[in-house]
Amino acid sequence: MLWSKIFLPTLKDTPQDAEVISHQLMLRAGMIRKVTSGIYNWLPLGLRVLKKIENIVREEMDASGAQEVLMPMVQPRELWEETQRWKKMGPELLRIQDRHDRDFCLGPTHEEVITDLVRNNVKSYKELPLNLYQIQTKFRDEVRPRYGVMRGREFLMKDSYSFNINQDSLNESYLLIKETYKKIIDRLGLEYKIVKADSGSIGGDASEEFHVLAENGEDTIAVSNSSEFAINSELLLTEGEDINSLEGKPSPDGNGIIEVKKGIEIGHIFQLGKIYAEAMNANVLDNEGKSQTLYMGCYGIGISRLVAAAIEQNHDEKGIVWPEAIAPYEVNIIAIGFEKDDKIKKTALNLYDKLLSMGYEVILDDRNDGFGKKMKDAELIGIPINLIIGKQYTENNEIELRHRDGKSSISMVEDIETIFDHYKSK
RNA sequence: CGGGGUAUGGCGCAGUCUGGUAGCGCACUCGCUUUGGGAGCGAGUGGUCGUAAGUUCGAAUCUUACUACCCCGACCA
Repeated sequence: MLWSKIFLPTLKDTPQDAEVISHQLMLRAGMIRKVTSGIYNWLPLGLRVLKKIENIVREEMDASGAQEVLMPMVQPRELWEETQRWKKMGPELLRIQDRHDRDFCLGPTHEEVITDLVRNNVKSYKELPLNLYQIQTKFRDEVRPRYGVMRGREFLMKDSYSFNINQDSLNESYLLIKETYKKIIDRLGLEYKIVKADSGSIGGDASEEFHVLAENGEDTIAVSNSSEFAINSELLLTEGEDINSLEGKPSPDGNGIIEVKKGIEIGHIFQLGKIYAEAMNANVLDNEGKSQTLYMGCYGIGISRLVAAAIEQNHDEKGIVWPEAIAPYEVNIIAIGFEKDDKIKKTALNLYDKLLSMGYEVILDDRNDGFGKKMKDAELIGIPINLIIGKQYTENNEIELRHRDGKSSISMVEDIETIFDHYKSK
């Protein structure tokens, strides 16, 4: 992609209505623009990141044996009456009417729809366990949307639902998803903790949250500094303890010391048990021909929230520092004097084509601007590798290879291909 | 929903107290010169000052109502 062609409106000044760093940087880096409170446009650069995360999630979900479906955003009132949630849910459930005055809602989650689908189409224990997922836009009319896409009203989420014949099978599905989530967040390159959680209004039995650690996190969690132990403050509150009083104490699991940290909840897994299946009469026949109520689990990952969380965890004073796996582009070629210097133009285009053909995602800064502006923008949008073709090239055939995280080296132009061959192979 | 704040060109702001018909920086357009840390000169484009009503000869400025947005709290991927 040529920088002169891409729709990438970067901002020098921080918009006044953005408070947290990820929101500021997403606006400044031209990733998103607000449409109205809690609802955003995704611009090309932001969308690339969103899609990368989405694809990693999809790949790992598929690898776990889950199958992708797509359910409607608009859902009929009748299904929500079956579980009593039409009444129980507050105004965060956005209700609308069609031309016949029939009631609908915009789906904040899909237990009702998926349970309806499964009860109508799955009749035997032989078809279980079944794990279905979708990646879809959700709408929750949040009391107070804030922090950009971190807590939007409209957001992209991967939600999945497992259907099991009994509790043991549910346990297995739950653990499988938990392992899948670990793989996903590891691949994204983010630091996280798994936290025992209150299962909240959705109800059910076991429940754990996945938190990306970040200073601006909305949740306070207590974690061990040398084991997997972690607990959410909400859970402690029900036991009447102040989470900050745990700081420095030995971890209850006997490993390490408790540290109190801030986290962003980007995933949540629940064992729902039989509550939804019972309410909606979702049964299958077991191996003795007897009707059994299904056991269910539900598992969410906030995809759009992950974009913001990744930035909260990976930025510096200059801008975003993308983890390689989710960077919108892998390489940024900065050509100084692109229009004026034929040697630079030729080499930049040549390198651009070469890297593209090697399979790299490349953006070429061919704009008619000076070094300062191009570097500032490059640092802002946080592409992992910047190749600088400028004076040093004109004079000595040298190209600077500058990593966004600080490292920098000088190479001769003819060595670039070898260097990138090496990257690709590792 | 309770408390606080903001609203003037795409972004950041001044002007409001003390009414006189809108200004600065950045961005954008054209030309020339520039190109290793957000370039220079010259010439331009763009705003009925959130909306409505009122006071006044005259309102961005005063009055009233409304709306939107942001922040803090109670809910959540």
